[in-house]
Amino acid sequence: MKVVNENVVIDGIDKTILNFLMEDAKKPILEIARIIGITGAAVHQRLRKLEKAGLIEGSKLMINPRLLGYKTLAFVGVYLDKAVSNPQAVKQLSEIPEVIECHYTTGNWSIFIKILCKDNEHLMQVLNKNIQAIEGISRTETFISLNQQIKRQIKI
Amino acid sequence: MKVVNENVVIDGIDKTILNFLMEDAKKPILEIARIIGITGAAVHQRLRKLEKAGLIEGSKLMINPRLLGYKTLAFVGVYLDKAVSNPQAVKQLSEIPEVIECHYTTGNWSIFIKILCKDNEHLMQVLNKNIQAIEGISRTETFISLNQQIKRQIKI
DNA sequence: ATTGAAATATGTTCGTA
DNA sequence: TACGAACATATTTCAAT
Repeated sequence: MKVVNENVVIDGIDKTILNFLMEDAKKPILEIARIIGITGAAVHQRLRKLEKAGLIEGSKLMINPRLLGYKTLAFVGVYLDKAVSNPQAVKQLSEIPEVIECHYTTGNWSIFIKILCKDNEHLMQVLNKNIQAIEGISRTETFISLNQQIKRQIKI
Repeated sequence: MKVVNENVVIDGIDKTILNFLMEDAKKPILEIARIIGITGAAVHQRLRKLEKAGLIEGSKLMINPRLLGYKTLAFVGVYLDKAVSNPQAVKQLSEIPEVIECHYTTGNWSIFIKILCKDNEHLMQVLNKNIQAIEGISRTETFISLNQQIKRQIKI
């Protein structure tokens, strides 16, 4: 069965390969090949095709930042002045290493960001010294993640 | 220079290794070793230490879900009835594949989730059929990510 | 698209310092 | 911790189907 859409066409075998690797990027392709019942060369060729199609963006080692002292995860809704250049504000946000996500959003906020800090004090400093200092950011609304219960990629 | 905290102690070499692999989990350790100026065996040994310490959670292949038709990313603030068992609600949320993050949060919402859907119609169905159906979820507030500008892990 | 086999590259172990 | 050499696995290429 094939899944068709605007950009990339993948079949069930591609899906299986991707789902395995999205779970563990280091899973040997020979192992995946054995499970599927094709050769490693075939899996390899499919991966090249998917990479060429732009579907694969790379692989990341995932660490537990908590063990390095990053214990406060927070979300911040940002109000931008009408006059301000949004890309300029985003550019300045991107220079704050604690900012790990930034979205333009619908709703009351112009921008919505995710911040990872060592503790609440560190969060407060980032908010007051780094974020509030950005031209055009008038007001922010912050809420803290007390506990992340789900963290995963979409199952394709 | 060593970075010390409650749980794990890493030095600058560990940091360099991790930062490389957080960017690209498949970067050969021999290449990293050459850059740092130690042998591959030493890098390997450090990685084993970091893994044993629980700092390394694994590696993930990153894909671009947009190319598979997942084009609507949304955030949903969830109000839970006081009486409801929060873990039970989270459990039911975890059974919705479109829910890719779920946090207990401070502020007005009890739970805050991130959802990835194919389009706005799909989002509406997930909200109305799957999420609103969960016992104890009285009300939700949704906002859509029009454009994600920053997406990264913390630089350690 | 897939195969099998060869060639190359990478990861892993271990005795030693 | 780190090294270097030996060893084990994995990836990549390729001619053939």
